[in-house]
Amino acid sequence: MAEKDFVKEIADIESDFAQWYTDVILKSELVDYGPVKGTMVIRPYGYAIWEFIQKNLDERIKATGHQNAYFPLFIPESFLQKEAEHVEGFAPEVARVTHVGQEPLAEALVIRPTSETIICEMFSRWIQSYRDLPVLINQWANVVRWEKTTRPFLRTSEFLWQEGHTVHATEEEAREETIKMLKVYQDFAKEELAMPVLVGKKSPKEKFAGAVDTYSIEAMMLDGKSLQAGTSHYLGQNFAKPFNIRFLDKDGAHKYGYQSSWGVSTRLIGALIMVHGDQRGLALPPKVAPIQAVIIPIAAKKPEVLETCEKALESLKALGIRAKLDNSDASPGWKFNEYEMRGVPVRIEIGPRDIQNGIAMVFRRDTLAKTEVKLDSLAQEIKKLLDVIQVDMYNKANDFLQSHITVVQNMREMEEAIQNKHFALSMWCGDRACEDLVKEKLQATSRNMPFDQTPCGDKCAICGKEAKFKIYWGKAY
RNA sequence: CGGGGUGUGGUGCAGAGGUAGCACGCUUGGUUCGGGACCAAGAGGUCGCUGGUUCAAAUCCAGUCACUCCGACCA
Repeated sequence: MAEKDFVKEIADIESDFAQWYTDVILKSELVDYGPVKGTMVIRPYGYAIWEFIQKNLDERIKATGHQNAYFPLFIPESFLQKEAEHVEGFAPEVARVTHVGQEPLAEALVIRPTSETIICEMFSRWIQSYRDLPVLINQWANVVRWEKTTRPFLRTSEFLWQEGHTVHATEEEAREETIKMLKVYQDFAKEELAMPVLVGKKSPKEKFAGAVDTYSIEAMMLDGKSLQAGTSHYLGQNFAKPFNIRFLDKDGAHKYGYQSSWGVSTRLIGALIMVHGDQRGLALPPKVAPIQAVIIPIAAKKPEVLETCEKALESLKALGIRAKLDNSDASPGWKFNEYEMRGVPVRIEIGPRDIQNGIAMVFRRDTLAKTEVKLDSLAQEIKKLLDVIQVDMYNKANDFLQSHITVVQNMREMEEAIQNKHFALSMWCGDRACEDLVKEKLQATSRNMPFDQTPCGDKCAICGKEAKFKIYWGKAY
């Protein structure tokens, strides 16, 4: 089946797509299911992908002036209760520790669903003067949210993430930080994950509990559903006031700090699968692939074959390519399928015939194309090819995204767009009632409002009233 | 929390009162190797749990637990 047909097919049958997704992650040895509902064991291959994501993103976060730190897993319940909207938003899904052994605790502890509260508590102790600002902190940690329905990587009870928390002296500076980190996520998604995203501001209904404004990057999955892949929040003084984060400014007055927070999670691995995968399984962009090139020997028992393969492996490694030689005694056909399923970007086949001709067969996971490459220049060619694949994968995903956005002027058009697995882009009056109606009629939600607000119509597509915003709509994970 | 569904070797399933089976995987030996190889010989299960009916229960009945899908909630 050609890939385009496959995409069409999986887009038509959602439940099959879910099954496909589960198959990919299990057969690609990304996870085992955990013993607690909604938890997962990330297997070494899956974790290696996370490590590349972590490493690349951590460099970008540090390059923007942030430092890593670590805060406790357990948060006294009273901390969580200090910000009204925050506690209301998270209360239903926090796990609470109430006993140690048989002894009840004086105060219940919650397992962090996010760390704003405990970090703000610490910030209030650290900050006294404008000279202490800005505080730019990042944490790599696990968090727990007891979700009712879960799906590996996309929504698990426990997940790994990065959460940034900053304090600034002015609103302007904090807002600038919020947008800056959103841009970091956008660039990271594009350059490392080959994943195009819609960037913009969330509606008040969809914003983070406790934030003034929430911004997001939204990626489109192959089944036409949206995935919120990262968020950046401007918190204003919503936390600074209850947690008493105050500083003495130049003018001698006590002032509350302005804050931002932002995060991305292991959900990105799920996004990778659903953005780049096909019917053969996972397809990884070279920059986050644990194995970038795998060498499969044909008739491996022949000494000249193994020798040539080993030489090729060394030359690849010498150029910094993450390469593997698989000379296990499984059949070549089995290995082809196995590494395609795991998303290895490039496969190199070397057999007796090739050695005679001085070439190797090179297979691209993204296009499924097979070409001959001279053995002499193999490593250099593979290095170039990996760069090409990285760019091509982004372009392919971007074409898919762009061709699945439809501008709509009314509910009928929106319904058609959503049913066709498209994102709908429309004008909107800004009323919550219109969002609720879309949810009720189409099971879709507002995604975000792009920064470019050039009108694409004049009336709200839902109610027909005067439009205030341009906004994306879609079904979401 | 509402509505379905499923629990039997490692995995996927069949068995619908009478000796627990099949496929894949796993182990050993051999032949293979250019798209999930083949032959031969093996290992592996008190049928989710508890109680009941029966000469006899994986099978029928009652309860219970777990998992799962579809809704509401969420990164």
